[in-house]
Formats: sequence, C-alpha cells, structure tokens
Amino acid sequence: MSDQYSSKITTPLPGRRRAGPSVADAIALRVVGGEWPEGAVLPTEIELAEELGLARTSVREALGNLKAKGMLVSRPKTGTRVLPRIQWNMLDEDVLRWCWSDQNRERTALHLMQLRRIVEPAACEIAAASASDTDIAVIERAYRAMDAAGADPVAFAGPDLEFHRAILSATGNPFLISLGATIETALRLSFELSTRQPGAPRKGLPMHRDVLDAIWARKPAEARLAMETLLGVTESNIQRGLSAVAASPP
Amino acid sequence: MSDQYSSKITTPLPGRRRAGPSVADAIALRVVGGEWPEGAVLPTEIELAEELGLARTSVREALGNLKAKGMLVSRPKTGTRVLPRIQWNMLDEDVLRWCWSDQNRERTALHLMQLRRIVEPAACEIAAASASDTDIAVIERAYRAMDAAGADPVAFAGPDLEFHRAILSATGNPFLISLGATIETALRLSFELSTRQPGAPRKGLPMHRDVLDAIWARKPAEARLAMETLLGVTESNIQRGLSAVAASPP
DNA sequence: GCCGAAGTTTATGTCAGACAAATAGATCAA
DNA sequence: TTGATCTATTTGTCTGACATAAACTTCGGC
Repeated sequence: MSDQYSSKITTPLPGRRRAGPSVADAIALRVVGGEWPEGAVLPTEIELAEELGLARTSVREALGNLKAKGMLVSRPKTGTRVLPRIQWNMLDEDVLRWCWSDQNRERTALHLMQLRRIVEPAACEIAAASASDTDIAVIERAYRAMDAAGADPVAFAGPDLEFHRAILSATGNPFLISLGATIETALRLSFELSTRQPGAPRKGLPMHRDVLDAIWARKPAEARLAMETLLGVTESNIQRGLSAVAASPP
Repeated sequence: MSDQYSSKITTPLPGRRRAGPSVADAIALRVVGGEWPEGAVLPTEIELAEELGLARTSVREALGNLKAKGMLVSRPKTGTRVLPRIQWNMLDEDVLRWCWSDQNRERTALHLMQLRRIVEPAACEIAAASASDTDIAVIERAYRAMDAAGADPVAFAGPDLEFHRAILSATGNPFLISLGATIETALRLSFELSTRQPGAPRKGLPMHRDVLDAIWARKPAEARLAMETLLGVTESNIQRGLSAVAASPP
C-alpha cells in the first residue's frame, strides 16, 4: 500500500511550469482585447490547450474562472462564447483589472469616479453615524501614515488606499465593504493618473483631515460634505492626468 | 484516425449524472452554513470527492469557482482554507444567493436596502440627466407591464425587477449596471418578504409612476426624490415582512 | 539539550487519455 | 417541404499518474 506510486512510467516532461492564475489572465486579456468580441465563439478547449502549451485541464480551469465572473458561457457542441459586456461582473477585481487595459480607459476612469462619488460620501455619512471607536482608530492610523509619507507620492499611495477602504469598512455593511475592494483596485489603477501633478497628493491631505474630523465628531452631514469635496478635487486631478496622458502619450 | 476511441474498456459506470454547477452550490452552502468557519481548513479534495460521490476533477472545478469569488484559498500541503467573510465578493450573485440562506437574513436584507438607498436614487438622477430615449422606453415598458399585472404579486414581480434594472442600465455606467445585477438578485430573494402584505406591490405603483415621469421630464432632482420615496416605502414593507416572519416562522 | 539541515509526508497543481452527454447540422423519409 | 433520425463535434466527467511545494520529522553537530 505504501508503494502505490511504484509504477515508474516517469515521463521526464522538461518544462512543467506552474502557470497558476496567469492562464486566466492570458485568456481574459485576449477577450477584452477584442480578439473574440461579444457573442463570438472562441477556439475549442483542445485548440486553446495546444496553443498555450498546456493540458486541457488547465485551460478548463481558467475558462471556469472566467465563467464564474460572467464573461463566458459554454455549452456542449456549441462551444464557449463571450457574453455581452453588460453581463460581466465589473465589480470583480480581476475583471476590472483586465478591462483597465482597454482602448478607452478614460471613460472607465470617469465611470469609476462616478461610482465613488455615489458610494463614498454615503459611506462617510454612515460611518460618522455608526462606526465603532476601533473603526475610527483604523481610519485615523491611515491618516497619520499619509501625513508621515510627506511629499513622496509612492509612500503616500498605500495609506491613501487604506484610508478610503477603512471608511467603507467602518459602515459595517458587507456590500459596501466589497465595493471597497473594487474601489481600492480602481484607486491603485488610476494612481498613475492622479499623481501626474507632483504635489497633488499632499495638497489633498487637509481634506482627508476634514473627513476624519467629521467622522470623529460623529457629524454625518459634515462627513458626507467633506468627502464630496475631497472627491471633487480628486476627480479634477484625474481629469488633468488624463489630458496630460492624451497630450504626451506614454 | 477515426477510430481513436476503438479501445473499448467501457466500464459501464452506472450513474454518471451531470451535476453541473450544483456541486459548487453544495460546497458553498456548507461553507456559509458554518460547517467550516472562517480560517478553517476543509477536507482534502479526495475526501470531498469521495463524500460527494464525484471525481476529484469535479470537486476541483467547484472549489475553483469559490476561489474565483474570494471565498476560499488553497496552497499545497496546507489545504484549502475559508477566507474571512470580509474578503468574499458579496456583490457576486452566487455569493449573495448562498449567503441569503444564513441564520440572520434580516441583517442582510437591511444591508441590501441600505445599498439600494445609496445607489438607486443617484442612478435615477443620472438617468434623468443623460438617458437615451431608448433607455427611457425600456423603463416605460417595464412600468406598463407592472400596471398590466394588476394585483397579482407574482406577475408583478418580474416587471418590478426589470423597472429597477432598466434605470441602472440607463446610466450607461458599467459598474452601476453590474450593481443592478446584484440588486436584482436581492430583489428576487427578498420578494417573499416584501409581499407578505397582499396589496403592497400594487400600492407602490404610483410611486414608480412618479419616478418614470421625472426621468421622462428630464428632471434629475425630482427623479432622485421620487426614488428615495419609493425605497422608503419598500423598506418599511420589508421590515414588516421580517417581523411577520419572526412572528410566524415558515 | 538545542538547533539547523536533510529527508519524509501529504496536499494541491498539472498532465494525459478515455469516455458520457448534449446538440447543431446533415441526412433521409414521408 | 418538413419532420424524424443520424452523425459529428464539443463540453462535461471520470480515472490515474506524476510534479511541486510546504509542513513535519529526523538526525547530526555543537
């Protein structure tokens, strides 16, 4: 019983790389890249496996991943089809990341900003009304880290993300918390855009302070207003970043 | 080449049922049911396969599905662990459906309502400002179908869902559209709750009319207000439904 | 007796191949 | 022409063998 693996067929198989989730990445990027547009049928699993140099099992795993995110659907004989983009779960971090490498990321950035201006002020209001002291302490710690980062945009980014995420978490609403993950990904992606202006992050610090103070003082209306102000400035930063990119392409 | 399948080993294998996505359902329900709490490591793939009477491949497919939704993570030797619920993608339709069968669906229902009151009035405002005539026509068609359904709660539900979904779609914002799918699932799930009062749906019809009229008239502020009113009534309906369930358990 | 290095164990990850089931498209009969 | 049947093809499932990684154990040196 201990030598169940004694039959040494042992095909050496030179490269047995551990592809991991990058297989799903590879296929997803080709989908958003338009190689197979909405409604198109992509190659059979066997063909994809040959093309990628993988086993059919691995390709199926990746395809199953994309199916779980609403990007694909497959039926016997018919094959695997690309679903219309409206059905994709854009709130999924991976889908968002993949779609970011789209031709028009400008529109995506503005849509994300629109979402943030809907969700974050409301979350701020709820947090000011019902956050626990622990929740507020997490927000404050993020603020202090932003302050400590000084003018370094890279060191500033992490605590900035954490600040906004902590506010969403402080609502105690699981759906808003999940949205927080989406927004955090969005922030990370649009980081390059919003920091084309060298001093921009540091200039936003007082507004973060206003948000924190309003939550700390348990004043929901003020907290909402402070966040609206902050996001207004952020949006114009991003818009300026977008025009800068348009003026001097990467 | 045509007889590549000529080697007839042909084990009859009595039941080769096509389990489909119900495997993921089965495992996910046991996860949300608390059989394996957050941080716990669940049985090995082989054990799960034996227990469910499936092949390891099928179990892996289901587990991969749950991994894609942020519920599980697995590493060699360590096994597959349940991630903390904060990391679950609650905005995914499947995750939402699975979590609905939780012990405290009351809190979930209220959190969903909180999300709706944040998102839908804002979406209404955007739709009134920028929806195309086609978008508005879709909303109007849903309204007419609600009207035609009369007092039948079951016939009323479908167009009701479509009405709210169409408004989210009319924003043209992919993220809000994805949220529409989440909210539609939420509506479908909470349908039983909000219609414990027999005449409740029909009574909400005029408020839907107000929303439609405001969008039609391109008055964003009014549209937002009308939706806020509608959701206020909906929330109290759901709350009454919840107390009714608490009073007389199913 | 303590500690680091090497071996062992065990779970997931990957590969390969044989069916099973479903179904779109072709074929054939009334 | 039309409807039922047959066929080919694609996804879905099962089985089993390894590959890889990491927790655990063992053992040698100090």
